[in-house]
Amino acid sequence: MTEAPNVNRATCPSRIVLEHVTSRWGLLVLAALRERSFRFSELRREIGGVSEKMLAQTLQTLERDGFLLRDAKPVIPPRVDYSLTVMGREAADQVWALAHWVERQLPAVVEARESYDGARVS
Amino acid sequence: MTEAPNVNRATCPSRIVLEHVTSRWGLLVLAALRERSFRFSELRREIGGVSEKMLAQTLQTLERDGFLLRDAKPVIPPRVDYSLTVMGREAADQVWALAHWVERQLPAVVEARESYDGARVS
DNA sequence: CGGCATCCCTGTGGATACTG
DNA sequence: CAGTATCCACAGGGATGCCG
Repeated sequence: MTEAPNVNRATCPSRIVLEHVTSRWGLLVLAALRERSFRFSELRREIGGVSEKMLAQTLQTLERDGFLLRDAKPVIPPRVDYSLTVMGREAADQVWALAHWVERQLPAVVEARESYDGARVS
Repeated sequence: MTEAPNVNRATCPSRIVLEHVTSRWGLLVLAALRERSFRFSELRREIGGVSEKMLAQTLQTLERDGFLLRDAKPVIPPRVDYSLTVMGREAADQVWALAHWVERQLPAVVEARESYDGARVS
């Protein structure tokens, strides 16, 4: 058994980072960028349902944490490409594996829910 | 490359489950229960900083999804033990691996942040 | 096009009190 | 002890409008 990370503290720094990569949009950004680099509005269309504000905010957070690179080309009209860093790639693979695993368990989860809800009605 | 789970839809069911296991307290509950089963208030003390309401809510959600078992013993005073199901154990290991990886990357993240913040000041 | 600022609303989640 | 119920504060996050 490896030594326990102390994520038990609400203020623990790794907790914050963990929330960045598993957050609603953070996860989707990382997942999308696994395939290739994206422009801002490409990313927005690819993910779907994300507001400009949240996408910008998410991208900034992940860039600041060192998970992705922002390449702003000084042209008119502006063109900004986002891609994963090496660390970002690892993070993306991790959360992707988790997402994938969850999706595989979905039938079991649905069944568990029906069982749970059924028991409460009877 | 395995086929992509479609987590891109905000309404996607697996998104919901993913949020349950990676949520603030969900993660900590799963992490704690990897070691052994816990009673309600044991868990509350172990995790630290979690309100009764949120712990109860988190436990219910994870139980309903089939990640953990609730064993309520009909005694006075009440005694309720929580433990992982087989699926819960797998989920816990996954999120734990992720948390652990994040913690290892923490120095790199801090460095990236300093670099990012420094560039904005200069 | 790719943001940033502002406004505003909803829902998460904490504190407290009560019950079986 | 192990919850439920209620209230409420605050922040996450959406919509809109403006700027480089």
